Amino acid sequence: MPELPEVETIARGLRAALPGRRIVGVRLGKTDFIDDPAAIEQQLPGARIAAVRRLGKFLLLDLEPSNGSAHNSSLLIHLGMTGRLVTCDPAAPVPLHTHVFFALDDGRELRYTDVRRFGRMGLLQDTSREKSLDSLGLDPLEASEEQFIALLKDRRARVKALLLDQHVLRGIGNIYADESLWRARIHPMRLGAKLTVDELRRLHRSVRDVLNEAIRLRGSSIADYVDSEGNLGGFQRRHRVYQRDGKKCFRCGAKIRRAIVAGRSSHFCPRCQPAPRTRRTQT
DNA sequence: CTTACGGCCTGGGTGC
DNA sequence: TGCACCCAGGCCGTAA
Repeated sequence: MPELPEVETIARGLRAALPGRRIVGVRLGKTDFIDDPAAIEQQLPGARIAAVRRLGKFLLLDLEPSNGSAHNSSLLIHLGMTGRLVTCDPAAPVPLHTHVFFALDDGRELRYTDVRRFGRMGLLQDTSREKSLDSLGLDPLEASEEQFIALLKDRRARVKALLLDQHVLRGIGNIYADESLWRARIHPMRLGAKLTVDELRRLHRSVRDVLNEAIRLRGSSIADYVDSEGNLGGFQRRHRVYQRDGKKCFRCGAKIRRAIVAGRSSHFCPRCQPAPRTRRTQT
């Protein structure tokens, strides 16, 4: 599932391939995941890609229209669970479930493939006033320790839910929430407000370490994720709890457990990450 | 306002 | 071989 490290890896790959390129053709398959398919078909041909940005799990392709200055726009892309954004030779075989083709002026092609179509794509006329974007929380790699602690310390929600909440911190999903909590030795069911300052500091450190290492290894490939050139990531080999239920904890040897927390399957070590006492929910 | 929860979208993988 | 069911992330509506 593309989370911050995977989307960052894709963004870096696209930054090497797209800025300066002009889109010369658009072809769409199924469009039920696209906000306004007609706008994309009409406005993108001729547009020049000026920059590639990442905001949490969103990708933004900043566009300049073909005819002079006018208004700039951005193509907003969210990969959902199974979205892939790959540049390739137009003659390359087309994978099943490929629904968007952008022909580029260097003879290459940018394709969007998405088995589940949980992803989203849309054209923003004014990025700065996009409500879905300005309600996003801080980037976890940019937040200072003080900012990070302030975000969590007065919240009564479970820390797992807070880490997953894109309005608190942007970009963390299920894999990196579980991996970060394991590293910080914090149970996912703990409440934000009940965490000690020391635990909050550890969590801040762990989130940053996990995300940075995952970016270094080009993301986690579990099922669908590939980078912008179609290559697998490597961080799945470093997972300590995610999808390791029943296996031994790398730190203490206890059996990793899986439980639903905040509506998401959560993986943790019941010994290294002690459950909160006050809740009757057992672990 | 904050939090919890269920449902919805889709289709590959799994287990019977 | 078939087929029902689970599950994933984000979002939304509802209720407390």
